[in-house]
Amino acid sequence: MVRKPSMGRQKIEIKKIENIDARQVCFSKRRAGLFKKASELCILCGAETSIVVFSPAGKVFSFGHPSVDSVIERFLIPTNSRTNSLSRAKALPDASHRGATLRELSRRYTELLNQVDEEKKRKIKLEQVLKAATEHKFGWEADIEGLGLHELELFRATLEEMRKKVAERAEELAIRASYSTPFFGMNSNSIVPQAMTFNCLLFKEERFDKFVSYH
Amino acid sequence: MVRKPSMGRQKIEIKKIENIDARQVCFSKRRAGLFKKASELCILCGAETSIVVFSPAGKVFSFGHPSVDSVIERFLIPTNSRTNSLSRAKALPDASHRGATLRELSRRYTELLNQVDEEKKRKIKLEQVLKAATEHKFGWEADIEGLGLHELELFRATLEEMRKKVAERAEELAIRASYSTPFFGMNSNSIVPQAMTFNCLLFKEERFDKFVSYH
DNA sequence: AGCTATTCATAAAT
DNA sequence: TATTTATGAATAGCT
Repeated sequence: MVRKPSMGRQKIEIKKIENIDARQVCFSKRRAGLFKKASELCILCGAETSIVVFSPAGKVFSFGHPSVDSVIERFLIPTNSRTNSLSRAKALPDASHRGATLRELSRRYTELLNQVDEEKKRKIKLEQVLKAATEHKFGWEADIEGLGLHELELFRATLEEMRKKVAERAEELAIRASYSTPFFGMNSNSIVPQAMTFNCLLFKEERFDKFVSYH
Repeated sequence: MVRKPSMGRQKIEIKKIENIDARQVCFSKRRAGLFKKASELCILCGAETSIVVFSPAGKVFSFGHPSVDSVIERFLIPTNSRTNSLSRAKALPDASHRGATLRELSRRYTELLNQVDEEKKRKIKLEQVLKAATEHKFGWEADIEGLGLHELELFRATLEEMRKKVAERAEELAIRASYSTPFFGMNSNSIVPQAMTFNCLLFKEERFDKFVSYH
């Protein structure tokens, strides 16, 4: 039988193929071609590539080197995003963050949110305790921003007084310590009880942080 | 002058190109070719495609139709109505952030971690002061009898900081009173993944540039 | 899924 | 990095 010669590849306009079957065939062929090109790019150039394709029917196909997830993750979570970590960086969850999958990330985010919620409750409780412990108008929770000059002067005087008390107490203790007398149940190396630990955003909106700066 | 005719395209083995320059050139060309193929696939077949490529130098290039994020999201967070890859992730567990895009989720997560980083520094000092304050319930007429040397030292440092803040606040008030200048404190550090701009002029088809992501 | 004529992509040179 | 050229590779239309 004499074979009818093929028309060969014809030039086509790049616009949506309306014929369903033709479109499906084209999709399969070109998707394969695309993935092959991607693979060659990775091998030839040492690139990392991730491709996700949804067919018109909604089926998903993916290519990834070294893996789809790792590349997407690197894309969404750049490793240089955390800037002001000092020497503590090592102990912080940065490393685990970097290696996490996005699904993990989502889980951890929720976890972190819950944690923050708990700490905020704790903070509120603490504030109440401190407030109760405060006899004067200018307590621990005093909002300096709202004070006028006159009140500030009073506040300052009070602080100065407290500072002296503290200094006296410290000196007293220092003397006692020189006699090797253990004082009370407290010592400077004691671990803070679990119930009193603070974490995360506890002090984010905490007014205390107006009073302390570390730099 | 007699031109030396080009050798034309030569067959190459698909293995890593060791020459740095040649590899870079190849990467640029093939990346462009890959994106063009992807755009044609999208237009011809009505597909949705996302490509993320990291060059060997670590620069990131992306292509997406309708957008990189939308496709990645659809890939990672299949909804119940869509039955995709079986092993894909379940929907985000928490309704409070289910609507957020992954990029936004990632950004917020990183932000939370950064805040944790900052707050932990404070925590170390504050938790001890607060512990003392709470357990011994001192207000401004503080009962510091029960404090140890270490706690006293922290307390004193805190008081000192407070005193400074008060002084600063007083000074600020004084200045403001004379100039009536409102004070604004602004601190924004947005964290966004860096991405390379893709040169869409490489392509003749004007439609193509619609699908290239710019960051 | 195969086949082939043809268009397209690109390695090498400039 | 951009352009040119000759050739290898991808694929449209058919079966």
